[in-house]
Amino acid sequence: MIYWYSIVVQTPAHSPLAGLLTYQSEQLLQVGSFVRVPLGSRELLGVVWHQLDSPPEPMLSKQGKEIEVKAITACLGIQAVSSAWLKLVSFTAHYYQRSLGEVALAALPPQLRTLDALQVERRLKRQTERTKPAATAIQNTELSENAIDNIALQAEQTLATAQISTESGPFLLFGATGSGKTEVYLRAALEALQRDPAAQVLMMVPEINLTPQLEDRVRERICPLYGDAAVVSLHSGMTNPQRLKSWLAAHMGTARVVLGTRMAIFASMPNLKLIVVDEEHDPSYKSQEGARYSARDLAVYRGKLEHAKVILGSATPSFESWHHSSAASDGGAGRYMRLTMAERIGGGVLPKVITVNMEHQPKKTVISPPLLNAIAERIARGEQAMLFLNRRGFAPVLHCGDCGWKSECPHCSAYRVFHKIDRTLRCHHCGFTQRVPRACPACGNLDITTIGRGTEQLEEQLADLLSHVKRPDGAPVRISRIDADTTKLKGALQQQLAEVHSGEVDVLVGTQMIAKGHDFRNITLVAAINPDGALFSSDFRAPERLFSLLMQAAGRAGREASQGAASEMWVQTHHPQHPLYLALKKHDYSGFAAQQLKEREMAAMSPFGYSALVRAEARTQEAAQAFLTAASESAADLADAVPGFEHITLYPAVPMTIQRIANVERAQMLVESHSRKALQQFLSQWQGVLQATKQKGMIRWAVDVDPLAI
DNA sequence: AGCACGCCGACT
DNA sequence: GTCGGCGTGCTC
Repeated sequence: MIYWYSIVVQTPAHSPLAGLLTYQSEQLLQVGSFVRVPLGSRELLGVVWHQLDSPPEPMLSKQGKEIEVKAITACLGIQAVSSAWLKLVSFTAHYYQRSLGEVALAALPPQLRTLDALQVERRLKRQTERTKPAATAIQNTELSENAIDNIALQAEQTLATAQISTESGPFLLFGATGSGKTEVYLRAALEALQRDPAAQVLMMVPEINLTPQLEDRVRERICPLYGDAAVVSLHSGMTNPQRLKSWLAAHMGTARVVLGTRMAIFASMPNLKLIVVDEEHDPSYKSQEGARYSARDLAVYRGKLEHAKVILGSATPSFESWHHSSAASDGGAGRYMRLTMAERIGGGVLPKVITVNMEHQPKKTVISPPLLNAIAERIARGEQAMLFLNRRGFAPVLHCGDCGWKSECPHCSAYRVFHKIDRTLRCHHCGFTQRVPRACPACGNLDITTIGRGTEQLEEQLADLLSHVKRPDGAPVRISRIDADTTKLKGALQQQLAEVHSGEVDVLVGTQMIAKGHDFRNITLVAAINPDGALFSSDFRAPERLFSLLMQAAGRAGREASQGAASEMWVQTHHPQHPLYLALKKHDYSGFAAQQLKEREMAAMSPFGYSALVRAEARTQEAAQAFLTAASESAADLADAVPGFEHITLYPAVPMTIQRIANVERAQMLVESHSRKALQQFLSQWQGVLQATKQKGMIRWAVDVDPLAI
């Protein structure tokens, strides 16, 4: 008896092989099984997508030769993935316009691709042996009850927990920083695990290395009840063997809680009952390469698919989620249930927001005198301050006053950044690095100067300005800088954070990476040095991101209730009357969201309209734009084939903001529609047109559905 | 995308 | 005489 199967394998994004390949086997295989199949001269990992009920039609290659149906080499001993997993993957592939094979294989641990049947067998054996003792660990009801109830909840937390328990969601947990969202997640998780002896919980965080505190708390609460093997992590920082191990644990059901970054949305979890998306507004949930999926949006989809509850949590939700959780009577979509927690634990108050009008300061002031005084005061009291500036390096541009030369990158349309520490000019886009020239490379002038400032310079100037200030113990002020440059080495970030926690450091200077996620108990002053850039950005989401960043940063200060009242958030700005800052002063997220949503509604932008971007990369800008223009022109041919085609708007091709990176010219084209369905149908039909439009000089192209930045 | 096959330049 | 450059073309 011979059976035929459609098998998904890793295939290139736009090749004619993009779909399913047909193989035969004498074995009866379950859909979702893992197999190894021959393709050309290679042998690849595949997933059985479906079984054919009749022999396949003979297929002809381009040359008219018949293609032979090859036999499946081996079936791996791993249990099949669920039909829900297959649906999640196929939805992702369709919605984000990528091949099934690419999405399916990217969703699996990379090492699985390299193992043959025998090696997989050995892994599974080891895995089951390892987890056996843990499985019998603790099933003590009394103990579990205790673990749930031993921390007193605030009234709002109790209410939110009760709602999550009885309603089906999805939920938007709108909780101020310090209001105890994590405790609500943990309660929901524990409840799900107790309700069903096999239940699994998926908890997602934006970046795992920024939230080790969450991981500790999850382990602390889950492991005593369900064993150490019950919690696994899944993120790209792990080694391949670690990832495979965690993936298998989730797949076999031994992992009860999977804690991971956006990639974890594809974890195979046969008994998924709850998905938590912490800091749901964070842009890192949107993938920026391959299939550009939004793990947050997929979480909502997966929850519906698997009848799992979904909790999206944030102090500053994305405006999309805010809109979806607003009542219809309020102009919202009412699709999510909003749970509000405004109170900080222990009655802590949000810090006072103070704006400094930089128009009234001398030109080129970096740290205004009032801010400097406030910082000095904090230090003298033995408290800490945190300053952030969204630019690393010493200065973003080096400049010759004589001939006008600027430190342009020869490979990119961007300036190279001056790093004083190792005296280099570095391109932050392509990595091109050179020693700083002694004289102007264009005219030989010896007097070249910097323009603007970065964290290195801020650190240096601050040290100078605070040189007269003493800590309460009489020691000089210690400043620490945290940015991508100081944390390159493994463990460096943890080390630096530890120094802040222990109080060795008085002032923390850094990029926005310090504004997110971390609890600093003794920081009572947070300052944004120069946040104005985002106010007039062409990106319609820039204000949302800035507001969120400043709210998050403000939340870093005064988490200790005793200091809350005295904590301050300083903002240096040239536009103190800007609505964004006025809303920030009142901690008025909902007011700001309402105003911004109104603007978006007028402009038919997300969440009131849908969009996709086609990006093209080519040797020359002309080639990139010509490709897009040609594809745009032939789109008209689809008018009859695509229902709702009249609701599709194609904009002209334009160079991307950074037009050239590493000598590759980039252009993009925006596609808009008020109908998600029409956009979807258009894009899938258009896919073929784009493929056929491929021209010389074109390097690659990709579609980004629901892009974050336009 | 891999990986073959294939046809022209500098080395043991 | 071979090693190897990357140009075209195919993979159920």
